[in-house]
Amino acid sequence: MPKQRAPRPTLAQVARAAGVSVGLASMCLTGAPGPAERTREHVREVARRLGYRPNKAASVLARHEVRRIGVVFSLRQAFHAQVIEALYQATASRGYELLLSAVTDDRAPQEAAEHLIDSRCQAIILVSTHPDDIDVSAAIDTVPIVIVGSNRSSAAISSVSVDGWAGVRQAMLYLQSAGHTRIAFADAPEASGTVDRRLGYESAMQAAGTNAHSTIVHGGETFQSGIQAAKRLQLLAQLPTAVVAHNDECAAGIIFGLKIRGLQVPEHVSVVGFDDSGFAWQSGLRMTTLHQDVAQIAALAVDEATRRIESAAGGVRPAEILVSPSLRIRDSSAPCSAKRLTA
Amino acid sequence: MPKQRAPRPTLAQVARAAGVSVGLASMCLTGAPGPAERTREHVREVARRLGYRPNKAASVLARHEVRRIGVVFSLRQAFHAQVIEALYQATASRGYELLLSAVTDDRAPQEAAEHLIDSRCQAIILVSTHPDDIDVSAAIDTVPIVIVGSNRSSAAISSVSVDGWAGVRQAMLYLQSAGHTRIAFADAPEASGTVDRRLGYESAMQAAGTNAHSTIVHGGETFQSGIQAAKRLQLLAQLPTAVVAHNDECAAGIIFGLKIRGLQVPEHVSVVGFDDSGFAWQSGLRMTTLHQDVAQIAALAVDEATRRIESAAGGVRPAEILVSPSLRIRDSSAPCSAKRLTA
DNA sequence: CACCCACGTACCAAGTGATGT
DNA sequence: CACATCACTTGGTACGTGGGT
Repeated sequence: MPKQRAPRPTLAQVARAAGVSVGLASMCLTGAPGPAERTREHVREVARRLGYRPNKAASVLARHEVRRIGVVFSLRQAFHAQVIEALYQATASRGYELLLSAVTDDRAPQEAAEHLIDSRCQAIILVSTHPDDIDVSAAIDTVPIVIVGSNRSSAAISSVSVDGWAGVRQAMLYLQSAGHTRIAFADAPEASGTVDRRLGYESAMQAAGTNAHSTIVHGGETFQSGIQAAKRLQLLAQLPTAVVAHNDECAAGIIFGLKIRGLQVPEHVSVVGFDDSGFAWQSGLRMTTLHQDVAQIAALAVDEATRRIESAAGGVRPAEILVSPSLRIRDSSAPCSAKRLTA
Repeated sequence: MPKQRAPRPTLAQVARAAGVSVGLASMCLTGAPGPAERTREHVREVARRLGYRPNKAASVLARHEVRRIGVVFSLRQAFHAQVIEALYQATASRGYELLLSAVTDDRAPQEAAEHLIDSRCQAIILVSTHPDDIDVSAAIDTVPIVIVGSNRSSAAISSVSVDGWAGVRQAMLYLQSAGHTRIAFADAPEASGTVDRRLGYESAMQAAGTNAHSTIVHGGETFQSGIQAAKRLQLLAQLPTAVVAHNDECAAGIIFGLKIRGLQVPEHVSVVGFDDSGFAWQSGLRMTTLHQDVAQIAALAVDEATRRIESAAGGVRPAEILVSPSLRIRDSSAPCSAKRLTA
């Protein structure tokens, strides 16, 4: 037998039940200074008894400072999910509230951002790997925007992104000092971050001297595309002794693709991923990869957002923040041994 | 040089600029009947020119009917993401707005649900695979609750879930008519939905007669655990000729686990997944699996939510809705051939 | 006469229906 | 009758004022 759904009690009702004025009740519940401790406790007790919950819409409307940040993200990417989790943490610890708005096939970034603006978010964080997600032009002169995962900041947009160049250089340095010379790179031209990573690869190959030649294959950013990349690697004139991949999904695909074709990792080929997303451990392989500190990235993004919010006049220029990933050496890489195949 | 951030124009400002009253301006913009077409167009034009966007907080507060549904979900599960995408679609087409609230390590379902209630959502959809997520007792007598993905409805909670029993029966019927007799099931005791699926398996095995014996191994719900399940399958006295897995992640793990151990799918073993989530195609293998129509599930969940919202008095009893999955036969299964291994 | 505490009330930005003209 | 206006509503917040020791 379904109960009659009780209409939510309002602050006025709580106040009446407690025998105080609405204004005083508000102060008691929000923790504002003023009320006597006895009164405060009494009002709180009454509110609890009545099951009172403040109406957010009314509160946002009345309050001057809303302390609310919105985030636009895609539901398809595991890395985004990690960032969102970290953003919840980062905003909460700074006394901000986080509002989510997802991008889907029939819900453009534009629309997602508008929802957040209409909800009076004071800043928008855009979690993105694809550069064209930045088509939120309408929002630009309304609230500060911080992009996470892409370094295309502009005169109006801040960015927090990983230093792909330095990351890949780090991986290359490690592989080279482990004796590898035939190192390939699996890129993902469809993702914006890949350019810096490839440049890091190429610069490291150049630094290694003339007998090292760059080999770039299409890797893509999914497990599936990684599997296909493994095929391409095997079809090369010479099988590389090591591969650096655009991200973990791709690296995992390469590893499984090679295994299926009878090649062992790391015995025959070393594979290094990028992100240290779930895939680096979820897939059962302890993968060598470049670790991104998601908590740190989220914290920097929120800090940048609040910085620009608090300089209300708009006198602060957007920042471009780079975070260096750190190499986590695990089981998908090893020194270059004599056991190498030559075709 | 960052521009001065312009304060958002209010309806009052639009009205003044258009030379009409606030009330009339409101009617023009919301599409309420009354205003002359000429006036309406004029006000709309002025609003556009000023970049007016309605304040959601004020709108929600003033409006009697909010038409807003909230969803609590976990960021860790790919299937949840698919459901959310479908929910956006389903709510939008019914003139409702969807609010997201994620569960994380330090954000309990309870807290996530409270955020939605405080935002005056009229119903809450809980996307969940784990039964203990249903600890939102405080919310129960405030708004209708619909659980997606678990069949534990109650006197106060509706549910929409897939019919695991019927689904697995369907897969079994297909495998058995393809000549398979040694069929194993990989379960996931940690997930709530697994029980029905296993019962479907056992009933199908019983129906097949005495010479068929049930073989249940721990499969888990992740790719990693699936890989380990492959090992367990190989250690059995007799390798099964077919395996039905709790979900796609697990099935994919089993397939790759078998491949790594030199066994081919479907030549040596047929594998059937469950969900038809991204993994069924993303991993590069066209997997035979039980397809869940996410759009349909989302639509049913929203319909149930609106049904209970609209019976404002609470006189409607919660429903328990079952959706049958449909078998998608693809490349990970085949008729039982003579080529089988016997140990 | 301070001082503390509580009160009343004017907002916030929109929506709604009765009341004009 | 068609169209526009006004006064009031929504739930809370913030601040100026006043009543009591």
